[in-house]
Amino acid sequence: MPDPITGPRPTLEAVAARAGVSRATASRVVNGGAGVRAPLVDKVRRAVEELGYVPNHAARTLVTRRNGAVAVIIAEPEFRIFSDPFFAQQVRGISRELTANDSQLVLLWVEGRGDHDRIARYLGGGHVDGALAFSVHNDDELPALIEKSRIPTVFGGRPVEERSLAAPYVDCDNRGGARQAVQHLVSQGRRRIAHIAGPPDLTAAIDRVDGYRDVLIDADPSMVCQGDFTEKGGALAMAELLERHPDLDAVFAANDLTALGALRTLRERGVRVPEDVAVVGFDDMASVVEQADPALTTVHQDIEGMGRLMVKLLMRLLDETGGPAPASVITPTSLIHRASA
Amino acid sequence: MPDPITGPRPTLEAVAARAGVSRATASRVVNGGAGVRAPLVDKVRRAVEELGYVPNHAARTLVTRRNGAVAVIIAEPEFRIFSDPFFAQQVRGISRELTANDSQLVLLWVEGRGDHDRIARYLGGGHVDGALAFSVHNDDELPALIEKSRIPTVFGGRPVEERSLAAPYVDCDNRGGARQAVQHLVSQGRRRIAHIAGPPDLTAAIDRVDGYRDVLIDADPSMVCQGDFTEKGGALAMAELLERHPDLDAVFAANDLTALGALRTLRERGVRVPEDVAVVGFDDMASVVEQADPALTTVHQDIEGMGRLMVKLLMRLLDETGGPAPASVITPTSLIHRASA
DNA sequence: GCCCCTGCTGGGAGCGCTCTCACACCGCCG
DNA sequence: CGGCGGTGTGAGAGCGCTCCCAGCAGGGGC
Repeated sequence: MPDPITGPRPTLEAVAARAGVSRATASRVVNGGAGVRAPLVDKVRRAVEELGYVPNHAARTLVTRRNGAVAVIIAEPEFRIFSDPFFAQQVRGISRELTANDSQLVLLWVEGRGDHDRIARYLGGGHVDGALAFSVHNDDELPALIEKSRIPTVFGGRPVEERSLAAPYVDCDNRGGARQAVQHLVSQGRRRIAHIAGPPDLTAAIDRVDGYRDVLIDADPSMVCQGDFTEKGGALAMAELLERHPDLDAVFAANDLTALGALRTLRERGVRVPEDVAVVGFDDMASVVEQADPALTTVHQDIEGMGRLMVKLLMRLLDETGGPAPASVITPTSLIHRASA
Repeated sequence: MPDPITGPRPTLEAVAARAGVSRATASRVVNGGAGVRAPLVDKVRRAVEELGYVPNHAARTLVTRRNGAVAVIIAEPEFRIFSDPFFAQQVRGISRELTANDSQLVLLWVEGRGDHDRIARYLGGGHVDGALAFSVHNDDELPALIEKSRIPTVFGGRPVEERSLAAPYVDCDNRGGARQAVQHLVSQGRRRIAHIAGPPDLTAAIDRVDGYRDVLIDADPSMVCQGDFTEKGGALAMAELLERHPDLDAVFAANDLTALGALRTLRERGVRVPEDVAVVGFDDMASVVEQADPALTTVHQDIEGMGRLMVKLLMRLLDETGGPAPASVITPTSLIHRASA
């Protein structure tokens, strides 16, 4: 009774032989068992169990042309990746949803322009069924590169120019969220509301400034100060704003880290929050918010959910069974009321 | 003149036909061209260029049994991933080194115990040539699971129990680094040196406590306070220590974030750094250190280099051409002198 | 001038799987 | 009782590649 538990991995052939059926039938069972009679299904299942059979992925890919793998493309210039939990959280959502779809996550870390060739080759090489890319920088050629490779792609974050035929994207309602934040401040009677913006080459930052302006149509331009989505940047911008407008009574920070920096500066200057100046952030990033003192009022977005959504869109894109191409999705935001405003 | 630039991807067969050679020769050229005469090499290269040929990875894997892919296993319980740039930086090193070795990075995010089955199946399924795992938690069954799957693996961070036959690991000299830090404080004349430790189930944290004790053999146990590698934990622990020992004159924090929290508490209490209390951190994490005020003296470790090293060890492990199995590596640390101590 | 050896090249098998077809079998209706 | 449709099953052809091995030059030694 040969029972090769160890040694070379068993093939479908071996399973079929042990179950006393043909390779075709064994294959059918392994792939769901539709159209095979129960007793045979059982026999094959048992053989699979006993031999510890695991399908050879390469062989399957060779004939089906499906990889069961999706590339996640992260562009290096984003130094944020290191300091911003945003990506980690989104990747986590992506990972979860991919697992639910029996797909693997291949991480493609782009090391700047010089690396584009490699990426293009990889994407063109049919290693993955699709790609998820984060394209938020204005000057990035990456989207064009990806589009040219003709691989189904979903973007995270609104690309700068929305081409009509471009791949769909998932983003939160940055502009609407910003409006919520500022309106909240207004409703609290704040009248001199400043804004610490994010990097001007990120659409998220641009949209948030736009939302701010939507509410405060004729705000003094000097009430907006440039930050860079970091705590330090927020602290510096806050100092600058206090210099320009010692009488300001509220600040809308472009993200939570920036808000954290602003809070620090305010604390150092002995400005009370929220009594003297109210502060609102954006992102509702748990690991950041919990450090804030006082507790930070901020705009919440479902980051992990956005990651999952990206995968869902991609899966629909990959689904051959017709249906309209999925459209981009803007996810809603909500204001989380805490102590700072 | 048929020139299918678009349409189905060209095969080796097509390249061979266009170059007027056999498939075997074309294959040889594609794989380096050893043993093929120059004129033929040129012809094939040109055909590859013209047709835009890219080898089919699945077909290649099917016969060579090499995937050109490595799994990076990250265990979910580590909440740190979200707040600690450590992993991102290490993964970056891994990514770079893998690229240099023409391998892909498949991210395996383990979602707790219930997920172990999936991981085992994946690792056993021959999708990847090897694995890189981060095993730093005491209670993690993951190492056992991975070991059982018999896939070549290198660990990041010293596992709790060093089995003689276990996979190699890469870690920095946590204990030695801690010694350096404490010795530095001693050499500056500090006499009442406290320690804010990390989570007790992380070997890195344990080793750092041990290093502290190596230097201060008969330190009062109450001079060591539990932290959790976060800024908040550091701030709380610092407050606790000041309560217990108002006369302490130095603190060695188990990592930079902890040190940041300690600095915050000290500043709030009006304690001058380094005049009254000297502070030393661990990690030299750029994004953390730059926020520190005063600039943080800390123990430097080459995180990205460690990631690269993990890949190098794995590659040697995968290298069939004999040679001794690579041993674990402990990378050196160095004290970076700044203002806080 | 012959033979052997070295160095390239091509033919062909086969990696493990899926999927199309042809065929066998059963039950049912006429 | 014969024919017909439906359902299951198996044989076999590839998917695109690598690699073994046979074969065929060409050059040098005797």
